[in-house]
Amino acid sequence: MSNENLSIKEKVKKLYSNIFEEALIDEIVKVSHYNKVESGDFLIDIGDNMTHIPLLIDGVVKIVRQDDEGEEIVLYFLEPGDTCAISFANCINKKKSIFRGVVEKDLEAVFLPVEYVDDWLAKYRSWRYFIIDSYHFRLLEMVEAIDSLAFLNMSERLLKYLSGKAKVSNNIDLQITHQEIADDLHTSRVVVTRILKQLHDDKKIFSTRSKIKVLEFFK
DNA sequence: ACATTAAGTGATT
DNA sequence: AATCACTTAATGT
Repeated sequence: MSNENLSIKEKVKKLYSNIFEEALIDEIVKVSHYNKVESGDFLIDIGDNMTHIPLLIDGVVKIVRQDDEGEEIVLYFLEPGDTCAISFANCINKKKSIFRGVVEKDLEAVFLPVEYVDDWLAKYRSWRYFIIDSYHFRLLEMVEAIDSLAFLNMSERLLKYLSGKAKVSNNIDLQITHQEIADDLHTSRVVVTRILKQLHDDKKIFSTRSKIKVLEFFK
């Protein structure tokens, strides 16, 4: 048990020691529980109450917005070192989640009970900065998401989406179907197929059945 | 060999 | 860019 504790602490330290002071890391490790979540599982669903805040150690979480008819659109991805800053507001005000977090790549994280979040804002300067910083970063991501929808054509959106995926997974070889892409971008499979073919011909990607190699990154 | 799933395509709106 | 209807290709059993 103590052995496991140590390794978790090491893991947390590795990603967060340049942000948090030793005492805070100690406290995080003490009060959080470490967990793995398998790819495909929901970390949080729309309407769920937030009980814990995840601090990502490994893996990727896809943040999705959904309308009443179950239509979805992907907003952004969370990577190791990230947290879902939006979830802080949910915690402090005991609100329900307005997003869904789907585990995209097997997740390793420490889950911090929400009751500490508030206390630490006053207690630790580094925690305060971390929260504000996360918020700022997520805000920028949201603006980017809006920009994509408003100003980019589907071809650019697709390439941006594929680039982003390749980046968060540290792998330019993606295993994904046209249908899955269509769902994430909220368009139809036929459209994805046609644009993908263009991108393939333009040598920006190389695609075969259920696989895409990203050859050119967006911007 | 057959069934299933993924991808490609023309026509229409 | 979306939808329909259909074809073709890849893959699993």
